[in-house]
Amino acid sequence: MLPIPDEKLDPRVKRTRGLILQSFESLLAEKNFESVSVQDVTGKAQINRATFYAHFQDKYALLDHSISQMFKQEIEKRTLNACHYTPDNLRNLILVVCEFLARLHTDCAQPHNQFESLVESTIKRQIFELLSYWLKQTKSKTSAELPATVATWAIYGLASLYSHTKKRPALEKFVDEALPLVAVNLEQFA
Amino acid sequence: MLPIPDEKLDPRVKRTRGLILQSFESLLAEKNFESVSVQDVTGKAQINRATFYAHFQDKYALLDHSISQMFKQEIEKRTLNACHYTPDNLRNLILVVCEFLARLHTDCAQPHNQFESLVESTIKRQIFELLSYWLKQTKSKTSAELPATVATWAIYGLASLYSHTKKRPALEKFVDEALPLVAVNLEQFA
DNA sequence: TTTTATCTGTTGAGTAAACAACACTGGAGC
DNA sequence: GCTCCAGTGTTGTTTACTCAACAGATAAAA
Repeated sequence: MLPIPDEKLDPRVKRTRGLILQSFESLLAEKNFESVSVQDVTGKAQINRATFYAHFQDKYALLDHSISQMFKQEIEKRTLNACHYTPDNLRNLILVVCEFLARLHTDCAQPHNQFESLVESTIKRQIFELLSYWLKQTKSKTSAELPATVATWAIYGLASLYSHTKKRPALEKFVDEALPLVAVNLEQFA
Repeated sequence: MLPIPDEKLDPRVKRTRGLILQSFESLLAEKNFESVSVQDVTGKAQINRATFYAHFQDKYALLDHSISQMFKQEIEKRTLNACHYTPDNLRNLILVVCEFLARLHTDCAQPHNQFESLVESTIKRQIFELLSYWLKQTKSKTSAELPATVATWAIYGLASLYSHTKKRPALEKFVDEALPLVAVNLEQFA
């Protein structure tokens, strides 16, 4: 498992993207997503606005990329990106999603729903890709598409529920209860 | 090369210079000046080595600029840059120089003397310019050059003594003793 | 001696970013 | 209706930075 060759990218590009991401995330801690403008981001990042558009199509693409990156980091932190399907890995995945959404709700100041729906589609895409990767490694001849879809939606739904409850139950306990509900459709891949 | 026009300046220039300064100063906290290479600085700053030479002639110019900046900040912090000569301002100046050299000796890991002599000439230049500015504002007809020179050397000498003593006396007390020795030649400007 | 190695300071060409415009949109206020 | 305002995307030109290569210096092996 190589530590990723760290794309030989122009240092200026790395710097600029880093500044954009960093500024964006810190702005999300103050304002809600809808009221963060591209100008705000480029202003805080101290880069030109035209430069922003050389890297992202618009602020929605930026949000997508930002959320993807953060989520991917969490996945890699637990090496779930180099796994196959096991109930335990699934359990960890559910845990990560719950933690991630919960943190998003405490860190970011935004009750708006455009933000939430954008986050949802981004995260679900990530979950689905990971699950597909897991399930493809088994010798099961049945397609993984439907089970992966069901599990993806179930996981996100549970994590969303968890992150929205005012008085959150203990995470470990919640995941223990949630796991079997998701695992039931994936047993054939174990 | 560095006329230091700071306000309306290309953001890339500001960023690059900031990165260089910042990297240099953090490297000085680890190594002594002689063993810090230009490569080290540009490496830590994540800029190309050729870019460094577009901003500074060599690492000695960088040291000069770095020390100057830091010292100037201390001066401005106490608004000594917008003053005329009074015994109290002189007292504060002595205090700043003592503090500055003392902090330099605790923050930077360098017993070498090339570093020290470079610092000395840089700081003395700053002190001399400030004193000249102060003394020029009085109506005294006598030239300020000789008194400013004497005071400059005296102040630096005292601060150097202070910063080198292993068991430093209380700063306030030290300055109280030092002040009259310096002020005696400047009374005509008070 | 020659070799190997690391750092320096400089050059020319290629590229990312800055800048200063531009037309356009949606909303607020009159 | 209208203007005003603030933000969006885009463009052509200029500037700053990157990159690879260079010769020279220094020093420590071989």
